[in-house]
Formats: sequence, structure tokens, C-alpha cells
Amino acid sequence: MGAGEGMTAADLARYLSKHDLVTTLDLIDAALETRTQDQFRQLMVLTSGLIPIEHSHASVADLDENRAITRTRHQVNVNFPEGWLHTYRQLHLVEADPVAKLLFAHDKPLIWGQIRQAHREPADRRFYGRAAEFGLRDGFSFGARFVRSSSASFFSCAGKGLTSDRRHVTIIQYLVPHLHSALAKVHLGLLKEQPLLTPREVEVLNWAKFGKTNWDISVQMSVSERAVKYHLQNAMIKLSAGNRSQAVAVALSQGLIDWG
Amino acid sequence: MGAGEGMTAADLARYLSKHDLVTTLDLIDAALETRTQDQFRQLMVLTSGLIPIEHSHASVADLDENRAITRTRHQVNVNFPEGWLHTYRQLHLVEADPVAKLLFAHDKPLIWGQIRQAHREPADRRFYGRAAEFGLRDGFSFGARFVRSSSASFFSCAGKGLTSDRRHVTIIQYLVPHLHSALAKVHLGLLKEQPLLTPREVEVLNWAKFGKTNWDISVQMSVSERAVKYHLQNAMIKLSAGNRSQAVAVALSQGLIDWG
DNA sequence: GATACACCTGTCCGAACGGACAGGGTCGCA
DNA sequence: TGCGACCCTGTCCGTTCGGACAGGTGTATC
Repeated sequence: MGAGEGMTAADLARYLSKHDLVTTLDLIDAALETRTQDQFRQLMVLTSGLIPIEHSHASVADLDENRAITRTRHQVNVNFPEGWLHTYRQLHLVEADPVAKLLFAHDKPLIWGQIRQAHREPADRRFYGRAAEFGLRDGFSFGARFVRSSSASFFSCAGKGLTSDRRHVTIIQYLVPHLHSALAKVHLGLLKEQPLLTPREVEVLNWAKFGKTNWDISVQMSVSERAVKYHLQNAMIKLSAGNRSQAVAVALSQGLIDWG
Repeated sequence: MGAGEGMTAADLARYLSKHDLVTTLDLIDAALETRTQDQFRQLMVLTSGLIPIEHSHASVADLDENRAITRTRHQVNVNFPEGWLHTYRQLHLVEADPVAKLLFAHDKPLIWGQIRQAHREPADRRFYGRAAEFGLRDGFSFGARFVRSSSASFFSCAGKGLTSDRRHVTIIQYLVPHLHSALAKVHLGLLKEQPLLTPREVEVLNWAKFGKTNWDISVQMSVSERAVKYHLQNAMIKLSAGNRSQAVAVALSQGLIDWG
């Protein structure tokens, strides 16, 4: 029991004040209620009232079977230095980033300082140097797959002295997994807001997932069988699916239709 | 922000000791790690060290579109009176149970005492009388759908004076949603343990979800196309699916195959 | 040795599917 | 007044699917 290695409930009592505990618990509760991007931003603001987060940035991405990022779905940049993000993309620093390599390895927050101490290779030094130019020295990252989805979120927070303090580290270990699940909920909500599929396409897929034939669906929807094929065909094109089975599977895993 | 109506962070500070806060936070953390039925039982035991839970009982069930229970998938009865559960089933008390009506209405813990005060009808009186015979007076229930699944969990905890105390109620409000997600994880794990499907059937479904044809799959698995049809057919029978699309959808929603 | 189960294979055939051809319409927006 | 969406309809045709017939093996259990 307890978050992270060597982290125990005793740490909570030792390093955190009663006010810290109350705030952490309330932030966890607020994370449960978080549904929208604005609420998530607000959550990060509240968090930075507890620990000195100066910059934070969250991404949702698709992973392949090797847990490598294939596509970035969307970003919530609260106040991360744009220059750094630009440099990172431009120079493909993901190859050099020691944190990125470990991001999805364990479902634990990664404290930059701890990584820095473990890996002391010259290539890493250059990376840390670059990051320091943008004021990014202390901080943490957290990456985790969403349950029952091929997507994952990762986010980074930076701030002066953020992770050289046992109090901060303790709070991070206990709080961050809940920020992740809040982000997952925000992401799911956003997917439904941006309607990749038209209402009719969703309707057809919702029947198809129950194994209905085109003719069955046409009766339910009071249209011709051809109309059903038309919508399903468009849905398959939009979802890059080769047939109705894949279309249903993709739509389910993307949260475009739900589980009736 | 804050759990439940009128519940604020101030309540945490007012009614909870520092030790309470530490324990609650650590229980929430332990809930994150919970994967097995034994771990869940252990979690309930730890919880009863914090608030006076004497009896607890958890169920996972399938819901229809009206949020009515269609099938109970499995139960974790820690120490609920068997006699009461038997009476409940025998007399279909779910019809009379005021708590059951509200179980999936909001994603909030239901404090029995509060329900009892709100509904003072004679029919309810009889129900409370029966429950009291089994020592069930004070307690709470919590029901919520699992994300991206047609299943839901609900569980009830009872104990003397359990919910007539602000301290207990506050802890319950903040803790219980995390117990629910722990139960969800346990349930998912159990589904994979009881192999409804054979390894080959799982393999075929995993190709089918990518839209592969029977012939494609037969090449991948180095068997005849007929063998693929054989496995898929058996899978469809076991999953009560009418065709491959429904088989894939059901297998996904049951957690029998995953995304990737 | 019988029984059960998972695994694999074959052929046949009607139903369902998916693509490609073609053509309607309404609505909102530039 | 286009233009692009979304919606709807038709026919044709080759492919795929799913059910029903039938058979085989190996392995574990009793």
C-alpha cells in the first residue's frame, strides 16, 4: 500500500499539514467532478495553490502496442513555455528525453530530479541544459493509459523547487493519478463534442453493434435499406474501418457510441 | 466543488482529525492499487478501521437502458447478514426498497438515515422494520455505472451509528467513489480470469475487431479458413451474438479482448 | 474405454455485405 | 447563386458471411 516506492502513510502525516491534507483530499474530489477543459484548467490552478507549479501542460495521444506515441489528439497547455514545446517538436527531443522513455513504463509520477540522478549520461546533460534555458529544472511528469482505450494522457508540471521538497513529492504521488483520470474524462467529453460522425451515422452504428442487419436497421429508422448502407459506408470511411465490425470497434473505443 | 450537497472542504477540516485525513487519503491510494477480490476485501477491512462498518456487501450487475438491474454478475459479501440477503431476494424487496430506487440516480453515496427522513410512507416503514430485524439501521449505499460499460456496481455498508455522525458522513462522501472504481477494476479482472472464451476464440476476435476477413485471419493464424469460422461461430454462441460485429462489441464491453 | 472438450478440416448455399454506378432532395453559408 | 454538408433512394455484382451438413485429431478426466 502507499504511492511510489518507500512512500507510506506515515509520510503523509510527517510532511503534510492538516491544511495540506484537506486541500489534497478536496482536489481529488474536484478531479472526480471534472468534465470540461475549463474545469481541468481550474483544477490545475487550484493545484498550483498547493504546490508551486509554474508551468503545466497536458496531452492526450494514441499509443501503439509498444507504448510509443503515434498521434497527439489534443493538448491543454495551461502555461508551459511555448518556445520549449516548439523546440521539442522541431528537434524531435522526444528521442533524447529521458523522461519520455519512462513515461508509460509504470503508472507512477516521474520526478525529474530523481531521473536526473539515476541517468548521468552526457547525451542527457545536453537535454537538461536545453530545458533549463526555458526555466524547466524541477518538475514531474505523469503518463498513463486510459482504461479500455488505446489512448493515453501524459502531463508535465514544472516549478522552482517543485520536486526537491518531500512535502511536494508526497502530495504529487497521492494527487496526480486523479488528475490523470480527470483528464481522461475531459478527453472523452471533447470527443463527443466534436462530432466526427453525423447523428444518423451514430444511430446506424448503435444498431450495428447489436448485430442488426442493414434491413433490420432500415425498419427501425424508417428509411430504405440503401440509406442504411449509405450512412454505414460514410461512417466506415470516417473511422478508417474496412467493415462494420471494425467501425463498431473503433467507434466504441473512441467513445463515439456507448454501451447500451 | 466538494462531495455532496452542502459538503465543503471546510467540513473536512471541521469534522476530521489529521489522522482521519491521512487514513482517508491512504485508503483512496490503496483503492487505486486494488486489482483482486482479496485486495478489495482488505480494503473494506481497512475502511472499517476508520468508520464503524459492521456489515458490507458489494454487487456487480448489468443494467438496462432504464437503469434497472437485469442480471447480477457477482457479489462480494464481506459480512452482510446472509439472512437479510435471502429475505431480500425471496420477497423481492427491491420493489419496496427506497434506497434501490435512488441507487443509480445520482453518483453520490446514499445515506440511509437521510432517505428515511425524506420518505415517511407506511410502505417504507415496513421495509425499515424488516431491515432493523437484521440489525440494519444506519448505513449507506452507493451505486454507479462503470465508465464505458453496461455494468454497474452498488454496495451497502451498515454499522451502529455509522451515518448519524458528521465525521462518518464526511469520510463516506469523499471515500466511497474510490471504493467503487476499485470494485470496477476487480470486476474487470475477474472477467478475464473466468475464461468464457478459449484462447483461439479470443485470438480470432482480436483480428475481427480490426476488420479482418476470415481468410485474412486464417493466414495470420496458419489454419484453414474453415477453422476461423469455427472459432468465430463458437464465440458468437458464447457471447449470444448474431454476427461478428456484435461479437466484437460484446467482447470489448465485457473486457474479454482489449484495445490496441 | 468412454466422455468431454478444444482443435482442425471439408463442401454447400442462401443471405448479407460492401463497392460502384447512378440519381434525388433540403439547408445554411459565402 | 453557387457550394458544401447531410439526407435519402435506386440497381448491379462480386465477395464475404454464417448456418448446416459432415468428418478428423489430441488430451484430460473419470
